[in-house]
Amino acid sequence: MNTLNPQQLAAVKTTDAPLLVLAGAGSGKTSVITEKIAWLIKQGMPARQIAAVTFTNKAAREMKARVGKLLKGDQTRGLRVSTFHSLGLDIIRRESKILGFQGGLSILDEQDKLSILKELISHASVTFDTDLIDRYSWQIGNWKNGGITPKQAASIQPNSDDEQPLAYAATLYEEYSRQLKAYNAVDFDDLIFLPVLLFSEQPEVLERWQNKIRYLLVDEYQDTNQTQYKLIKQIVGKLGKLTVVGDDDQSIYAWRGAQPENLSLLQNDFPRLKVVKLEQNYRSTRRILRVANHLIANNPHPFEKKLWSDLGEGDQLQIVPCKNDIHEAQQIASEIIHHKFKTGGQYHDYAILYRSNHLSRPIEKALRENNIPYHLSGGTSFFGYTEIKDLLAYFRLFINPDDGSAFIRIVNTPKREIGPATLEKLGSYANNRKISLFDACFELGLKEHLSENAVIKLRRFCEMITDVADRLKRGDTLAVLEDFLSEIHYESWVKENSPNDQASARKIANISELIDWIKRLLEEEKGEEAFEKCLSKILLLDILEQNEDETVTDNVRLMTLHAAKGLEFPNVYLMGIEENILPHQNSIEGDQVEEERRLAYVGITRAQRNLTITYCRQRKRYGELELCEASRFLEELPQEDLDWRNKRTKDPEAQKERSKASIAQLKNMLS
DNA sequence: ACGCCACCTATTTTT
DNA sequence: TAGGTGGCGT
Repeated sequence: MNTLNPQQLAAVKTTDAPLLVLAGAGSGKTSVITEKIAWLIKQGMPARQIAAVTFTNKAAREMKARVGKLLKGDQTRGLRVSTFHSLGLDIIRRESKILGFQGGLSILDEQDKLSILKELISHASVTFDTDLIDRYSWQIGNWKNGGITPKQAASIQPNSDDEQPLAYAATLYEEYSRQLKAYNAVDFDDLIFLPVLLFSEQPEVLERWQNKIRYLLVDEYQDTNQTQYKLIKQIVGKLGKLTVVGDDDQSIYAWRGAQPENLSLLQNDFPRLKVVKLEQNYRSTRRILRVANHLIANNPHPFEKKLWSDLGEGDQLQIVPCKNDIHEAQQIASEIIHHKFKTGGQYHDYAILYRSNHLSRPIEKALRENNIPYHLSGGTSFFGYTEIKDLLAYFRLFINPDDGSAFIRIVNTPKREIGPATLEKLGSYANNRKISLFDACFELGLKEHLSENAVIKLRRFCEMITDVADRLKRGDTLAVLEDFLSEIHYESWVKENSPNDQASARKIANISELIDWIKRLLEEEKGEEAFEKCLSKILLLDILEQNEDETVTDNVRLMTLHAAKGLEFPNVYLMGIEENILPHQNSIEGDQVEEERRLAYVGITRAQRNLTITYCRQRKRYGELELCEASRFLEELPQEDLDWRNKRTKDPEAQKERSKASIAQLKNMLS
């Protein structure tokens, strides 16, 4: 604790009142949370009564590890450090009887949600409209995040004509909820929503949990949505044993339902609230901070704060206007080569950040051409791969045979000659009798609707599932899973269905990676529910990513501004800082420029020593060359801290170039 | 049941 | 422009 500054220390030691820690970028907020947990335990509070919640598994892991370093192993026993979603899942599991869930429950991802909705819509009387399905899905998620039940949603009157589909959305919400119940399944939003509902309907259950969790710490508080905040308030109750850490200037997830105004709401809900500001930044040069402060000062602030640093003045920011996106990419690549050569640094000291994923294409090309190793964060996730989704569907079915989503996904994968016609009949039979697809396969009445042959095939499939599930319960999970894989000849099926050897090799590698993960996870979990627990960790993506230790491999890091939040790099390149990209066109039109400014702020404050901002005069967009102009945010920076390269107003050559481009653009438009 | 072609669309995505 | 998806034809 002697490494803490006075404000950090105050944040740690304030335990007699609810506390809001306004933690600027790079001000050591994780240290405050971890030190505070250690402090509480040293003050005599049992670790099992303390809970810390984060948004990402990565943050939770890091926090756990850091608390572990501050305390002896047995002192942290029972300490809860988890994401909001796994805390929610934990509550649901422990209260599953009251909530009406059978044994193992399934967690559905966004795609499962969509396919259930699609199925429901196709049976509805309204005409199927693919454009609307995303809106319905979004609406339902919105309702859940706003704490609104299907019943309440139905009573909401659409207030204007263009909200006409709302009425059907409420019906769909109701049907969807019933379907989830029948599947013994929850979606991601339910993981927060169901505990909140339960707590508000059953005070005695809430009281039990309030006794379990006597002190709550919340990380990245500005990113909480309405339900998450409600859950916090419920758990904390009147005692107000709460510390939240957040930064309104780094709120960049409002579009996903985050309510940065939850920061201000705290003062109303907890009148005894104390506020501590962490304003010393340990990351960046004074220059970088000054620029960041200057920019963000253009946003309204409910709480004033001013970041400072004593890490030295630092160099000016480089502003590099480029002719087009290709040049921009080449420029950055050669800058990195030169800078690295000059300073003798490592590739992993460099990060290239951009507003949207597609901007990475030209830069990837340039890096490859210059033999610069890079790592791209984001993109298709491991769990997006069909082979992984298929296997996970099997695993879900082992634990929860009622999971209709999983059932439909793999009943005919690999092929078992169970076609859509069979499934359609099975589906309506199950639906009419209000039983699961799985159970329906064993009903005698099914034979009246399906051929004997079809029934035999279905039953054979179900028996296989039951058999594996039984063996899993008896132990040696890994061996059972491996046997199962060879029993269904999954590998040869993958090979047959891959366009080439390369693709099938990738798929098989993915599968063994998944099995490897399960192997590792099983080492931590023992007992009857080990497999179930480890599966839900996988479904909540709570696994170490293979490139978690990026620093080991020496790569330039490429990622979106969103993905960069929480990270820091010695040298940062912000590319595509243009009107309509940052701020994004839709945000300009939707009057959301403030959040875009925060995004720019997040980008700037990632840099420790050097920051280079690039933009283009021309960029290929939707296959056509378009004229671009520098982002308005560049004008909002203190100009004396910027070093412009070939600023175009002073460069006749560039001006000529520019007018040529305008003419080209005009021609384009005319043709 | 699979493969191909044509068409459509293009912001960010912690679980 | 390019990549993903859905529909249709074999």
